[in-house]
Amino acid sequence: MSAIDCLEIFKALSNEKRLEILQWLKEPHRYFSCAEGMDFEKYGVCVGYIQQRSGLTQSTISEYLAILKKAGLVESVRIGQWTYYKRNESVFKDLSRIIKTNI
Amino acid sequence: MSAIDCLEIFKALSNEKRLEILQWLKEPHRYFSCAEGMDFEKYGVCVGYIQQRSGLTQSTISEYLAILKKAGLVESVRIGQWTYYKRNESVFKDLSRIIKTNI
DNA sequence: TTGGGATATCGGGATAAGCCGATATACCTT
DNA sequence: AAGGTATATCGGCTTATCCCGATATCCCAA
Repeated sequence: MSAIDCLEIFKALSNEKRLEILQWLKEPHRYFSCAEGMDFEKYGVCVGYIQQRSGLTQSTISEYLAILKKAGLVESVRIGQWTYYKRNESVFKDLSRIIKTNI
Repeated sequence: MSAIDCLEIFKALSNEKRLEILQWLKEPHRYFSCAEGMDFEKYGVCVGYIQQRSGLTQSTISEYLAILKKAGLVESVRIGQWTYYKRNESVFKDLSRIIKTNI
């Protein structure tokens, strides 16, 4: 059920901007300090903030977040008009272990 | 100096056949049993064996091995007319650790 | 020193990824 | 209901990757 698809994950990680996004989501308060007082831990960061910081267009970022989500690296929740994305840390742990033992 | 380039590694890992090759090189005696008595541990496996098992052309395999090598995932040694490739396990360990702590 | 075998490199056609603008959808406010 | 805001999807252009056949290089044996 939760078997991770390494090939899809590696493809998702094969893009500089997507790697950056994952860094940002790792430390939201550091990279989105503009949004003082946001509770990033709970739901993550909304698409708009990520898009602003990226310098890419809204459509591209939306697509990139979908790629990361499809690979399982992030999860999202919609609240009102906003969609919040945050990392799925367990998948990173699984990937780390699989690389050490199975790749 | 030995800082690994994650983006290049992920790109190298973003191909099904290249992932297979890495599996084969992990257990040469299992996957290249045709070559009884070979000392795979020392130098690795020669390109010809890998090519035969892959079903791809010689040029493609040569290119794929070059991609894996450029990413640091394998190393090679030329002996006579043969080039032997084997895994660079330390890079896999590094990658595993980096994914756990830095990605 | 020439011929043959192993591997690397080159050129190219097919397919996928990068990234955009335009448009659609979904939700919120008034 | 209508307009505004946030996000997703679509169509398309550009660039990179996949994978091949042809050719070059490098090494060995006769």
